[in-house]
Amino acid sequence: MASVRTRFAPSPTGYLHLGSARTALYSWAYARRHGGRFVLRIEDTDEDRSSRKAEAAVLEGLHWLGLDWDEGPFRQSERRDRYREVLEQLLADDSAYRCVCEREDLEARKQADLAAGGKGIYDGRCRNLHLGPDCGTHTVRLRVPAEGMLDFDDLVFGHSGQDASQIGDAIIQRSDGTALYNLAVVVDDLDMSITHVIRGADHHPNTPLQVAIYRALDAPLPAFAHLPLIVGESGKKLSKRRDNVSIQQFRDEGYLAEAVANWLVRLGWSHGDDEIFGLDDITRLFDLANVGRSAARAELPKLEWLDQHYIKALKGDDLFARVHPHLERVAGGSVQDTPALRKLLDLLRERSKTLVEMAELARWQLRDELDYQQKAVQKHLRPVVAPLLRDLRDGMQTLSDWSEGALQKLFDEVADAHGGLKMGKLAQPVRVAVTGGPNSPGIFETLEVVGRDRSVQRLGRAIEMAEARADAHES
RNA sequence: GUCCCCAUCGUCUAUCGGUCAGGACAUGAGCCUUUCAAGCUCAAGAGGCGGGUUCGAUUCCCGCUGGGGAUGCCA
Repeated sequence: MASVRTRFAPSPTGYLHLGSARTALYSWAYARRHGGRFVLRIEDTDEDRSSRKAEAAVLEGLHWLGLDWDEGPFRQSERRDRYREVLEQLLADDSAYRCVCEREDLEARKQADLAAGGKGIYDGRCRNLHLGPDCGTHTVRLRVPAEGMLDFDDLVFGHSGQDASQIGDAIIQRSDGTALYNLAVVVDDLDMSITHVIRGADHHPNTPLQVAIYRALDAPLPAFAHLPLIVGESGKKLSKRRDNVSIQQFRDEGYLAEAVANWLVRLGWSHGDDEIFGLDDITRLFDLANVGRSAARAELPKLEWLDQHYIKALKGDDLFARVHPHLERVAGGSVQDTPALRKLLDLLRERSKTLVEMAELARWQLRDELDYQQKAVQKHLRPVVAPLLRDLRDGMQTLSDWSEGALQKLFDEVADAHGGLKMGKLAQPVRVAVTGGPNSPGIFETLEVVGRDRSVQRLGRAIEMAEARADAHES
Protein backbone atom coordinates (compact mmCIF):
# COMPACT_ATOMS: atom_id res chain seq x y z
CA MET A 1 0.00 0.00 0.00
CA ALA A 2 1.13 3.49 -0.83
CA SER A 3 2.43 5.44 2.10
CA VAL A 4 -0.09 7.54 3.96
CA ARG A 5 -0.72 11.09 2.88
CA THR A 6 -3.23 13.20 4.77
CA ARG A 7 -4.10 16.83 4.45
CA PHE A 8 -5.66 19.63 6.38
CA ALA A 9 -7.64 22.00 4.22
CA PRO A 10 -8.96 24.98 6.13
CA SER A 11 -10.58 27.98 4.61
CA PRO A 12 -8.91 31.18 5.71
CA THR A 13 -11.27 32.45 8.38
CA GLY A 14 -8.98 34.70 10.38
CA TYR A 15 -8.43 32.30 13.25
CA LEU A 16 -8.07 28.57 13.75
CA HIS A 17 -11.48 27.12 14.53
CA LEU A 18 -11.72 24.64 17.39
CA GLY A 19 -13.25 21.95 15.21
CA SER A 20 -10.71 22.56 12.48
CA ALA A 21 -7.96 22.34 15.04
CA ARG A 22 -9.10 18.89 16.03
CA THR A 23 -9.37 17.82 12.42
CA ALA A 24 -5.85 19.11 11.85
CA LEU A 25 -4.61 17.31 14.95
CA TYR A 26 -6.15 14.00 13.88
CA SER A 27 -4.93 14.29 10.30
CA TRP A 28 -1.47 15.24 11.45
CA ALA A 29 -1.40 12.47 14.04
CA TYR A 30 -2.57 9.88 11.54
CA ALA A 31 0.17 10.81 9.12
CA ARG A 32 2.82 10.86 11.84
CA ARG A 33 1.63 7.61 13.34
CA HIS A 34 1.92 5.87 10.00
CA GLY A 35 5.11 7.51 8.89
CA GLY A 36 3.27 9.36 6.18
CA ARG A 37 3.16 12.95 5.05
CA PHE A 38 0.91 15.77 6.12
CA VAL A 39 -0.11 18.34 3.55
CA LEU A 40 -1.51 21.78 4.20
CA ARG A 41 -3.85 23.31 1.70
CA ILE A 42 -5.75 26.56 1.91
CA GLU A 43 -9.24 26.39 0.48
CA ASP A 44 -9.69 29.90 -0.71
CA THR A 45 -11.85 29.38 -3.77
CA ASP A 46 -14.31 31.84 -2.33
CA GLU A 47 -12.39 35.03 -2.96
CA ASP A 48 -14.79 37.24 -1.11
CA ARG A 49 -13.99 35.56 2.14
CA SER A 50 -10.28 35.07 1.74
CA SER A 51 -7.26 37.11 2.56
CA ARG A 52 -3.61 36.48 3.19
CA LYS A 53 -3.90 37.87 6.67
CA ALA A 54 -6.75 35.55 7.52
CA GLU A 55 -4.68 32.67 6.22
CA ALA A 56 -1.68 33.64 8.34
CA ALA A 57 -3.84 33.51 11.45
CA VAL A 58 -4.82 29.93 10.67
CA LEU A 59 -1.19 28.92 10.25
CA GLU A 60 -0.29 30.69 13.46
CA GLY A 61 -2.90 28.65 15.31
CA LEU A 62 -1.44 25.45 13.90
CA HIS A 63 2.07 26.44 14.92
CA TRP A 64 0.93 27.32 18.38
CA LEU A 65 -0.65 23.91 18.82
CA GLY A 66 2.62 22.33 17.79
CA LEU A 67 1.49 20.93 14.46
CA ASP A 68 3.83 21.02 11.50
CA TRP A 69 3.29 20.06 7.90
CA ASP A 70 5.48 18.48 5.28
CA GLU A 71 4.08 20.12 2.16
CA GLY A 72 2.34 23.36 1.42
CA PRO A 73 0.62 25.54 2.13
CA PHE A 74 -0.88 25.12 -1.30
CA ARG A 75 -3.65 27.48 -2.27
CA GLN A 76 -6.65 26.70 -4.39
CA SER A 77 -6.52 30.24 -5.68
CA GLU A 78 -3.23 29.33 -7.32
CA ARG A 79 -4.64 26.28 -9.02
CA ARG A 80 -7.41 27.82 -11.07
CA ASP A 81 -5.89 26.78 -14.38
CA ARG A 82 -5.78 23.22 -13.25
CA TYR A 83 -9.48 23.25 -12.34
CA ARG A 84 -10.33 24.79 -15.68
CA GLU A 85 -8.40 22.03 -17.38
CA VAL A 86 -10.36 19.38 -15.52
CA LEU A 87 -13.61 21.16 -16.24
CA GLU A 88 -12.82 21.17 -19.96
CA GLN A 89 -12.12 17.49 -19.81
CA LEU A 90 -15.40 16.75 -18.05
CA LEU A 91 -17.25 18.85 -20.56
CA ALA A 92 -15.46 17.17 -23.45
CA ASP A 93 -16.45 13.68 -22.40
CA ASP A 94 -19.97 14.77 -21.52
CA SER A 95 -19.57 14.09 -17.81
CA ALA A 96 -20.60 17.67 -17.26
CA TYR A 97 -22.72 20.16 -19.14
CA ARG A 98 -23.34 23.88 -19.38
CA CYS A 99 -26.37 25.29 -17.66
CA VAL A 100 -27.98 28.64 -18.37
CA CYS A 101 -30.66 28.52 -15.71
CA GLU A 102 -30.79 31.73 -13.77
CA ARG A 103 -30.49 31.97 -10.05
CA GLU A 104 -33.92 33.41 -9.27
CA ASP A 105 -35.63 31.05 -11.64
CA LEU A 106 -33.78 28.11 -10.13
CA GLU A 107 -34.90 29.08 -6.67
CA ALA A 108 -38.52 29.47 -7.77
CA ARG A 109 -38.53 26.06 -9.43
CA LYS A 110 -36.96 24.51 -6.37
CA GLN A 111 -39.61 25.98 -4.07
CA ALA A 112 -42.36 24.83 -6.39
CA ASP A 113 -40.92 21.33 -6.44
CA LEU A 114 -40.66 21.29 -2.67
CA ALA A 115 -44.24 22.50 -2.36
CA ALA A 116 -45.32 19.70 -4.66
CA GLY A 117 -43.61 17.19 -2.41
CA GLY A 118 -40.45 16.88 -4.48
CA LYS A 119 -36.88 16.63 -3.26
CA GLY A 120 -35.92 20.13 -4.29
CA ILE A 121 -32.99 19.04 -6.40
CA TYR A 122 -32.08 20.41 -9.81
CA ASP A 123 -34.74 19.56 -12.37
CA GLY A 124 -32.25 18.94 -15.14
CA ARG A 125 -33.63 21.51 -17.55
CA CYS A 126 -30.27 22.03 -19.28
CA ARG A 127 -29.11 18.47 -18.88
CA ASN A 128 -29.76 17.40 -22.44
CA LEU A 129 -29.49 20.70 -24.21
CA HIS A 130 -25.84 20.12 -25.08
CA LEU A 131 -25.08 23.81 -24.84
CA GLY A 132 -21.81 24.92 -26.38
CA PRO A 133 -19.29 27.46 -25.10
CA ASP A 134 -21.21 30.15 -26.95
CA CYS A 135 -24.34 29.77 -24.84
CA GLY A 136 -23.64 32.94 -22.94
CA THR A 137 -23.34 33.25 -19.18
CA HIS A 138 -23.52 29.77 -17.78
CA THR A 139 -22.51 27.49 -14.97
CA VAL A 140 -21.26 23.95 -15.38
CA ARG A 141 -23.02 21.06 -13.75
CA LEU A 142 -21.87 17.54 -13.13
CA ARG A 143 -23.98 14.97 -14.90
CA VAL A 144 -24.81 12.74 -11.93
CA PRO A 145 -26.05 9.27 -12.89
CA ALA A 146 -29.81 8.83 -12.59
CA GLU A 147 -29.44 5.77 -10.46
CA GLY A 148 -26.95 3.56 -8.73
CA MET A 149 -25.20 3.79 -5.42
CA LEU A 150 -22.65 6.52 -4.80
CA ASP A 151 -20.86 4.75 -2.02
CA PHE A 152 -17.55 4.86 -0.24
CA ASP A 153 -15.78 3.41 2.75
CA ASP A 154 -15.57 5.56 5.80
CA LEU A 155 -13.02 4.64 8.42
CA VAL A 156 -15.20 6.09 11.15
CA PHE A 157 -18.78 5.55 10.01
CA GLY A 158 -18.25 2.44 8.02
CA HIS A 159 -19.55 1.87 4.53
CA SER A 160 -21.54 4.93 3.55
CA GLY A 161 -23.31 6.33 0.57
CA GLN A 162 -26.44 7.54 -1.05
CA ASP A 163 -28.44 6.61 -4.07
CA ALA A 164 -27.53 8.77 -7.03
CA SER A 165 -31.19 9.57 -7.58
CA GLN A 166 -31.15 11.60 -4.37
CA ILE A 167 -28.57 13.97 -5.72
CA GLY A 168 -29.16 16.66 -8.25
CA ASP A 169 -26.71 17.70 -10.91
CA ALA A 170 -24.56 19.97 -8.79
CA ILE A 171 -22.88 23.09 -10.07
CA ILE A 172 -19.13 22.62 -10.19
CA GLN A 173 -18.20 25.83 -11.95
CA ARG A 174 -19.60 29.25 -11.21
CA SER A 175 -20.87 31.54 -13.91
CA ASP A 176 -17.69 33.58 -13.50
CA GLY A 177 -15.71 30.56 -14.58
CA THR A 178 -14.23 29.60 -11.22
CA ALA A 179 -14.41 26.14 -9.72
CA LEU A 180 -16.56 25.30 -6.75
CA TYR A 181 -15.38 23.58 -3.62
CA ASN A 182 -16.66 20.11 -4.43
CA LEU A 183 -14.72 19.97 -7.65
CA ALA A 184 -11.63 21.64 -6.26
CA VAL A 185 -11.26 19.26 -3.32
CA VAL A 186 -11.47 16.23 -5.50
CA VAL A 187 -8.98 17.55 -8.02
CA ASP A 188 -6.62 18.65 -5.26
CA ASP A 189 -6.83 15.45 -3.29
CA LEU A 190 -6.16 13.53 -6.47
CA ASP A 191 -3.27 15.71 -7.61
CA MET A 192 -1.76 15.69 -4.15
CA SER A 193 -2.11 11.92 -3.88
CA ILE A 194 -4.04 12.12 -0.65
CA THR A 195 -4.69 8.63 0.62
CA HIS A 196 -6.85 9.47 3.63
CA VAL A 197 -9.33 12.30 3.57
CA ILE A 198 -9.91 13.16 7.22
CA ARG A 199 -12.44 15.93 7.79
CA GLY A 200 -15.46 16.98 9.80
CA ALA A 201 -18.69 14.99 9.62
CA ASP A 202 -20.42 18.02 8.18
CA HIS A 203 -18.83 16.87 4.92
CA HIS A 204 -20.22 13.37 5.21
CA PRO A 205 -23.39 14.19 3.25
CA ASN A 206 -21.37 15.87 0.49
CA THR A 207 -19.19 12.89 -0.10
CA PRO A 208 -21.52 11.00 -2.48
CA LEU A 209 -21.38 13.95 -4.83
CA GLN A 210 -17.62 13.87 -4.63
CA VAL A 211 -17.70 10.17 -5.31
CA ALA A 212 -19.60 11.00 -8.48
CA ILE A 213 -16.82 13.39 -9.45
CA TYR A 214 -14.15 10.78 -8.79
CA ARG A 215 -16.04 8.41 -11.03
CA ALA A 216 -16.48 10.98 -13.75
CA LEU A 217 -12.75 11.46 -13.60
CA ASP A 218 -12.28 7.71 -13.62
CA ALA A 219 -10.13 8.07 -10.54
CA PRO A 220 -9.77 5.77 -7.52
CA LEU A 221 -11.33 6.84 -4.23
CA PRO A 222 -9.17 7.73 -1.25
CA ALA A 223 -10.13 6.39 2.17
CA PHE A 224 -12.49 8.75 3.94
CA ALA A 225 -12.72 9.37 7.67
CA HIS A 226 -15.37 11.77 8.85
CA LEU A 227 -14.97 13.02 12.37
CA PRO A 228 -18.10 13.52 14.45
CA LEU A 229 -18.80 17.13 15.11
CA ILE A 230 -17.72 18.99 18.19
CA VAL A 231 -20.78 20.74 19.52
CA GLY A 232 -21.20 23.56 21.98
CA GLU A 233 -23.07 23.68 25.27
CA SER A 234 -26.21 24.01 23.19
CA GLY A 235 -25.67 20.60 21.65
CA LYS A 236 -25.52 22.23 18.24
CA LYS A 237 -22.65 22.77 15.87
CA LEU A 238 -20.20 25.27 17.32
CA SER A 239 -21.09 28.79 16.41
CA LYS A 240 -18.98 31.86 16.55
CA ARG A 241 -21.83 33.68 18.23
CA ARG A 242 -22.50 31.28 21.04
CA ASP A 243 -19.23 29.52 21.63
CA ASN A 244 -15.57 30.21 21.90
CA VAL A 245 -14.40 28.66 18.66
CA SER A 246 -11.07 30.37 18.22
CA ILE A 247 -7.91 28.56 19.22
CA GLN A 248 -6.22 31.91 19.60
CA GLN A 249 -8.80 32.94 22.11
CA PHE A 250 -8.07 29.88 24.23
CA ARG A 251 -4.42 30.84 24.07
CA ASP A 252 -5.19 34.39 25.14
CA GLU A 253 -7.29 33.12 28.01
CA GLY A 254 -4.22 31.40 29.37
CA TYR A 255 -4.63 27.83 28.22
CA LEU A 256 -1.50 25.90 27.35
CA ALA A 257 -1.19 24.46 23.86
CA GLU A 258 -0.54 21.00 25.27
CA ALA A 259 -3.72 21.20 27.35
CA VAL A 260 -5.80 22.27 24.38
CA ALA A 261 -4.32 19.50 22.23
CA ASN A 262 -4.92 16.92 24.95
CA TRP A 263 -8.49 18.14 25.40
CA LEU A 264 -9.16 18.03 21.68
CA VAL A 265 -7.68 14.63 21.12
CA ARG A 266 -9.99 13.17 23.75
CA LEU A 267 -13.02 14.85 22.25
CA GLY A 268 -13.91 11.96 19.99
CA TRP A 269 -11.03 9.61 20.42
CA SER A 270 -9.99 7.34 23.25
CA HIS A 271 -7.28 4.94 24.20
CA GLY A 272 -8.68 2.75 26.94
CA ASP A 273 -8.90 4.60 30.23
CA ASP A 274 -6.02 6.93 29.48
CA GLU A 275 -6.54 10.65 29.79
CA ILE A 276 -3.16 12.31 29.50
CA PHE A 277 -1.68 12.55 26.04
CA GLY A 278 1.23 14.68 24.99
CA LEU A 279 1.79 15.33 21.29
CA ASP A 280 4.35 12.54 21.24
CA ASP A 281 1.88 10.10 22.81
CA ILE A 282 -0.65 11.12 20.21
CA THR A 283 1.66 10.42 17.30
CA ARG A 284 2.45 7.08 18.86
CA LEU A 285 -1.07 5.95 19.76
CA PHE A 286 -3.61 7.74 17.62
CA ASP A 287 -5.73 5.66 15.36
CA LEU A 288 -8.90 6.23 13.42
CA ALA A 289 -10.26 2.91 14.65
CA ASN A 290 -10.81 4.40 18.08
CA VAL A 291 -12.63 7.49 16.93
CA GLY A 292 -16.23 7.51 18.12
CA ARG A 293 -19.27 8.22 16.01
CA SER A 294 -21.31 10.59 18.11
CA ALA A 295 -20.84 14.31 18.52
CA ALA A 296 -18.82 15.50 21.50
CA ARG A 297 -19.77 18.45 23.63
CA ALA A 298 -16.93 20.84 24.28
CA GLU A 299 -17.09 21.73 27.95
CA LEU A 300 -14.50 23.74 29.78
CA PRO A 301 -14.05 21.93 33.14
CA LYS A 302 -12.04 19.12 31.60
CA LEU A 303 -9.87 21.62 29.73
CA GLU A 304 -9.27 23.51 32.97
CA TRP A 305 -8.24 20.37 34.75
CA LEU A 306 -5.85 19.47 31.93
CA ASP A 307 -4.48 22.98 31.87
CA GLN A 308 -3.74 22.89 35.55
CA HIS A 309 -2.20 19.48 35.10
CA TYR A 310 0.23 20.82 32.51
CA ILE A 311 0.83 24.05 34.40
CA LYS A 312 1.86 22.04 37.43
CA ALA A 313 4.56 20.43 35.35
CA LEU A 314 5.89 23.71 34.02
CA LYS A 315 8.98 25.16 35.59
CA GLY A 316 11.83 27.60 35.41
CA ASP A 317 12.42 29.56 32.24
CA ASP A 318 9.59 27.85 30.40
CA LEU A 319 7.05 28.75 33.05
CA PHE A 320 8.32 32.29 33.25
CA ALA A 321 8.29 32.81 29.50
CA ARG A 322 4.75 31.53 29.15
CA VAL A 323 3.15 33.59 31.91
CA HIS A 324 5.19 36.67 31.22
CA PRO A 325 2.76 38.38 28.83
CA HIS A 326 -0.05 37.79 31.28
CA LEU A 327 2.03 39.12 34.15
CA GLU A 328 2.69 42.32 32.25
CA ARG A 329 -0.96 42.75 31.58
CA VAL A 330 -1.74 42.50 35.29
CA ALA A 331 1.20 44.70 36.22
CA GLY A 332 0.25 47.26 33.63
CA GLY A 333 3.87 47.59 32.61
CA SER A 334 7.04 45.64 32.15
CA VAL A 335 7.80 42.87 34.58
CA GLN A 336 11.34 41.99 35.58
CA ASP A 337 12.62 38.51 36.14
CA THR A 338 13.54 38.24 39.83
CA PRO A 339 14.20 35.31 42.14
CA ALA A 340 11.24 36.32 44.28
CA LEU A 341 8.89 36.32 41.29
CA ARG A 342 10.24 32.98 40.15
CA LYS A 343 9.56 31.57 43.57
CA LEU A 344 6.04 32.93 43.57
CA LEU A 345 5.26 31.48 40.16
CA ASP A 346 6.48 28.16 41.36
CA LEU A 347 4.14 28.36 44.34
CA LEU A 348 1.26 29.38 42.12
CA ARG A 349 1.54 26.45 39.75
CA GLU A 350 -0.75 24.14 41.62
CA ARG A 351 -3.15 26.97 42.37
CA SER A 352 -3.81 28.04 38.81
CA LYS A 353 -6.17 26.64 36.24
CA THR A 354 -4.87 28.99 33.57
CA LEU A 355 -1.92 31.29 33.06
CA VAL A 356 -4.29 34.21 33.30
CA GLU A 357 -5.41 33.03 36.71
CA MET A 358 -1.79 32.59 37.73
CA ALA A 359 -1.01 36.17 36.78
CA GLU A 360 -4.03 37.38 38.71
CA LEU A 361 -2.92 35.45 41.76
CA ALA A 362 0.44 37.21 41.54
CA ARG A 363 -1.15 40.65 41.54
CA TRP A 364 0.08 41.58 45.03
CA GLN A 365 3.60 40.93 43.92
CA LEU A 366 3.31 42.75 40.62
CA ARG A 367 1.83 45.99 41.88
CA ASP A 368 3.03 48.00 44.83
CA GLU A 369 -0.43 49.31 45.51
CA LEU A 370 -2.60 46.58 47.03
CA ASP A 371 -6.22 45.91 46.13
CA TYR A 372 -7.76 45.29 49.52
CA GLN A 373 -10.72 42.94 49.62
CA GLN A 374 -13.16 44.64 51.93
CA LYS A 375 -14.62 41.45 53.34
CA ALA A 376 -11.19 40.17 54.30
CA VAL A 377 -10.20 43.48 55.81
CA GLN A 378 -13.39 43.55 57.88
CA LYS A 379 -12.79 40.09 59.15
CA HIS A 380 -9.06 40.07 59.80
CA LEU A 381 -7.79 43.59 60.32
CA ARG A 382 -9.71 44.34 63.49
CA PRO A 383 -8.45 46.61 66.25
CA VAL A 384 -7.43 43.68 68.45
CA VAL A 385 -4.84 42.49 65.96
CA ALA A 386 -2.97 45.78 65.84
CA PRO A 387 -0.67 44.86 68.75
CA LEU A 388 0.11 41.51 67.15
CA LEU A 389 0.96 43.09 63.84
CA ARG A 390 3.03 45.69 65.63
CA ASP A 391 5.13 43.04 67.38
CA LEU A 392 5.50 41.13 64.15
CA ARG A 393 6.57 44.22 62.26
CA ASP A 394 9.06 45.20 64.88
CA GLY A 395 10.47 41.72 64.91
CA MET A 396 10.78 41.70 61.13
CA GLN A 397 12.76 44.88 61.12
CA THR A 398 15.46 43.32 63.22
CA LEU A 399 15.30 39.84 61.79
CA SER A 400 18.79 38.68 60.99
CA ASP A 401 17.80 36.68 58.01
CA TRP A 402 14.73 37.00 55.77
CA SER A 403 13.85 33.37 55.32
CA GLU A 404 10.91 31.11 55.90
CA GLY A 405 12.66 29.52 58.86
CA ALA A 406 13.46 32.80 60.57
CA LEU A 407 9.95 34.09 59.94
CA GLN A 408 8.44 30.96 61.38
CA LYS A 409 10.52 31.43 64.51
CA LEU A 410 9.43 35.03 64.81
CA PHE A 411 5.76 34.05 64.48
CA ASP A 412 6.18 31.39 67.15
CA GLU A 413 7.69 33.90 69.53
CA VAL A 414 4.98 36.47 68.99
CA ALA A 415 2.30 33.82 69.36
CA ASP A 416 3.81 32.72 72.68
CA ALA A 417 4.09 36.29 73.88
CA HIS A 418 0.39 36.70 73.30
CA GLY A 419 -0.69 33.71 75.26
CA GLY A 420 -0.07 30.86 72.85
CA LEU A 421 -2.14 32.06 69.94
CA LYS A 422 -2.99 29.64 67.19
CA MET A 423 -1.08 30.16 63.99
CA GLY A 424 -4.25 30.96 62.11
CA LYS A 425 -4.89 33.96 64.34
CA LEU A 426 -1.60 35.39 63.24
CA ALA A 427 -1.37 34.21 59.67
CA GLN A 428 -4.66 35.51 58.36
CA PRO A 429 -4.25 39.13 59.45
CA VAL A 430 -0.74 39.14 58.06
CA ARG A 431 -1.92 37.59 54.82
CA VAL A 432 -4.52 40.26 54.36
CA ALA A 433 -1.95 42.89 55.30
CA VAL A 434 0.60 41.83 52.69
CA THR A 435 -1.61 40.56 49.88
CA GLY A 436 -4.84 42.44 50.42
CA GLY A 437 -6.84 39.21 50.46
CA PRO A 438 -7.46 36.04 52.48
CA ASN A 439 -5.84 33.59 50.08
CA SER A 440 -2.23 33.08 49.16
CA PRO A 441 0.49 30.46 49.41
CA GLY A 442 1.89 29.63 52.87
CA ILE A 443 2.32 32.78 54.92
CA PHE A 444 6.07 32.40 55.40
CA GLU A 445 6.60 31.75 51.72
CA THR A 446 4.39 34.69 50.92
CA LEU A 447 6.35 37.00 53.18
CA GLU A 448 9.61 35.81 51.77
CA VAL A 449 8.39 36.67 48.30
CA VAL A 450 7.03 40.06 49.30
CA GLY A 451 10.37 40.94 50.85
CA ARG A 452 11.30 42.67 54.08
CA ASP A 453 10.83 46.28 53.08
CA ARG A 454 7.45 45.85 51.50
CA SER A 455 6.28 43.51 54.27
CA VAL A 456 7.17 46.02 56.95
CA GLN A 457 5.55 48.78 54.97
CA ARG A 458 2.36 46.83 54.28
CA LEU A 459 2.13 45.74 57.91
CA GLY A 460 2.41 49.39 58.88
CA ARG A 461 -0.46 50.25 56.62
CA ALA A 462 -2.53 47.39 58.04
CA ILE A 463 -1.86 48.54 61.59
CA GLU A 464 -3.15 51.97 60.66
CA MET A 465 -6.24 50.46 59.13
CA ALA A 466 -6.92 48.34 62.19
CA GLU A 467 -6.36 51.22 64.59
CA ALA A 468 -8.48 53.55 62.54
CA ARG A 469 -11.37 51.22 63.14
CA ALA A 470 -10.71 51.29 66.88
CA ASP A 471 -10.92 55.09 66.76
CA ALA A 472 -14.09 54.90 64.78
CA HIS A 473 -15.62 52.72 67.47
CA GLU A 474 -14.66 55.09 70.27
CA SER A 475 -16.08 58.19 68.66
C1' G B 1 -40.06 18.66 3.27
C1' U B 2 -36.06 15.17 1.50
C1' C B 3 -31.45 12.65 2.37
C1' C B 4 -27.64 11.14 5.80
C1' C B 5 -25.89 10.23 10.67
C1' C B 6 -25.96 9.56 15.99
C1' A B 7 -27.90 7.51 20.92
C1' U B 8 -23.71 4.30 28.10
C1' C B 9 -23.38 8.58 34.53
C1' G B 10 -24.36 16.16 34.11
C1' U B 11 -19.79 15.96 30.48
C1' C B 12 -15.72 13.11 27.75
C1' U B 13 -15.53 8.01 27.27
C1' A B 14 -14.27 2.09 28.11
C1' U B 15 -16.99 -2.31 26.85
C1' C B 16 -16.00 -5.18 20.52
C1' G B 17 -22.91 -11.29 23.58
C1' G B 18 -21.86 -13.41 29.69
C1' U B 19 -18.50 -7.32 33.61
C1' C B 20 -20.74 -5.88 40.75
C1' A B 21 -21.32 -1.68 33.22
C1' G B 22 -14.85 0.54 34.25
C1' G B 23 -12.05 5.35 34.10
C1' A B 24 -11.67 10.75 33.92
C1' C B 25 -13.77 15.76 34.69
C1' A B 26 -17.48 18.08 37.42
C1' U B 27 -20.47 17.39 42.13
C1' G B 28 -21.00 15.97 47.62
C1' A B 29 -18.52 14.29 52.22
C1' G B 30 -14.12 13.42 54.97
C1' C B 31 -8.73 13.60 55.93
C1' C B 32 -4.64 17.02 55.75
C1' U B 33 -4.07 22.24 57.11
C1' U B 34 -1.92 29.15 58.92
C1' U B 35 -5.82 30.66 54.18
C1' C B 36 -6.43 29.04 49.10
C1' A B 37 -4.98 25.23 46.41
C1' A B 38 -2.73 20.56 45.64
C1' G B 39 -2.93 15.58 47.45
C1' C B 40 -5.46 11.28 49.59
C1' U B 41 -10.12 8.49 50.91
C1' C B 42 -15.17 7.72 50.31
C1' A B 43 -20.06 8.71 48.09
C1' A B 44 -23.71 9.61 44.53
C1' G B 45 -24.41 9.14 39.34
C1' A B 46 -25.68 5.82 32.93
C1' G B 47 -27.22 1.74 28.78
C1' G B 48 -34.15 6.64 25.62
C1' C B 49 -38.69 3.33 24.50
C1' G B 50 -40.87 -1.08 22.12
C1' G B 51 -40.21 -5.39 19.49
C1' G B 52 -37.25 -9.32 17.83
C1' U B 53 -32.45 -12.87 17.36
C1' U B 54 -30.03 -15.73 21.33
C1' C B 55 -29.35 -20.15 26.73
C1' G B 56 -27.97 -14.89 27.54
C1' A B 57 -28.27 -8.48 25.27
C1' U B 58 -25.60 -1.96 26.55
C1' U B 59 -23.46 -4.91 22.63
C1' C B 60 -26.71 -7.83 16.63
C1' C B 61 -31.56 -6.64 13.63
C1' C B 62 -36.26 -3.71 13.04
C1' G B 63 -39.55 0.22 14.51
C1' C B 64 -40.39 4.51 17.44
C1' U B 65 -38.73 8.69 20.00
C1' G B 66 -35.08 12.22 20.69
C1' G B 67 -30.83 14.87 18.88
C1' G B 68 -27.60 16.43 15.02
C1' G B 69 -25.85 17.28 10.04
C1' A B 70 -26.68 18.14 4.78
C1' U B 71 -29.79 20.04 1.42
C1' G B 72 -25.66 27.16 -1.72
C1' C B 73 -23.17 29.84 -8.34
C1' C B 74 -19.99 28.77 0.88
C1' A B 75 -16.17 25.67 2.44
